[in-house]
Amino acid sequence: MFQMTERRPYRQIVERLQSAGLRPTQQRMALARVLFDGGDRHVTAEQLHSEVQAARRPVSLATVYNTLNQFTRAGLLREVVVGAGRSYFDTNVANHHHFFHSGSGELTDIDGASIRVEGLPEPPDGAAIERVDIVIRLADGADREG
Amino acid sequence: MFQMTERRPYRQIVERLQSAGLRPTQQRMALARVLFDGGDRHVTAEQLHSEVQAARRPVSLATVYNTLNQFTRAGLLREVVVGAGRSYFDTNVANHHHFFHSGSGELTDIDGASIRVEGLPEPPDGAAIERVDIVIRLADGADREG
DNA sequence: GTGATTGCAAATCTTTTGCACTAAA
DNA sequence: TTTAGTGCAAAAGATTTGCAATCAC
Repeated sequence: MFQMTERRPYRQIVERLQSAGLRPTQQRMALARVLFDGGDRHVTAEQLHSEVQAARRPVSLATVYNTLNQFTRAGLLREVVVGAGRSYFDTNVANHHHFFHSGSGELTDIDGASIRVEGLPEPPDGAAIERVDIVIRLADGADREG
Repeated sequence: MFQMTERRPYRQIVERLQSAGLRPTQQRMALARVLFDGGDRHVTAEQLHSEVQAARRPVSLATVYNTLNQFTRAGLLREVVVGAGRSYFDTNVANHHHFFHSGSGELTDIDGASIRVEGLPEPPDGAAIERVDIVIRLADGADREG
């Protein structure tokens, strides 16, 4: 009985991977469950690696990286770049933007519908706009000058 | 005589460095001249290193990195992050945004005044907005689907 | 069984750092 | 002279890759 509450998301995740053309291997499942079982998240490869470690479903760091890239290519994740040297992967693939808390290095989602951008220039040549990324950098700390 | 046309920007750059509290050393001058003599530019450390090399005013790569960071701290440059693993430094420190050409890895400026962002949410807590970065990612190539 | 996937360790790439040497004020 | 700045080589950190072993179908 109590297993049912676990089985359902498990199945959904299996299907989610299969729909993306990815075999639901143990490692991919372990990662996907940590990533997708809860709400929207922003994780780094190292973070995710620690989490599956803690969850006793260890996956090598190399596989974590490879899997994050595969998931991203498959549209299951979105890569968010806020600083050179470290990538965040966002489980929210809907249209949205981000607050970046410089102090803590944390990311917070901003609903895409709440922001309107006007005056977007035409893309040069025959290039097409793939995505508009807005990052609002916050200087957190005691300092709150206008 | 023909030297005059070179002397003027040279002096301006010396002053620019001094105003920033940086000694106008040979290396910093070599880098500053390449960076600031022309119009707005976006360079990586490696690129800049190659350029001073080509200009026969070699500067070690370590110094290029250190100098780019110093210039950025001094407000002479702005760091633009469009992809993990590589930083671009922008000589345009005015309010503006960027096109990012995924294919070529190139950046193009978008005047900040031309874009209006509405519906910006309040920053959480007592945090202050430090900057709003907008990157328009372009999928360039033969593909130009709407 | 057969091709996809994984883990490990090594390799890569970008950026930073320690330290002896050199140059600017 | 005295301190800041530079170059080199090594270190550090993130990510990728080659390849033999393992797993999913």
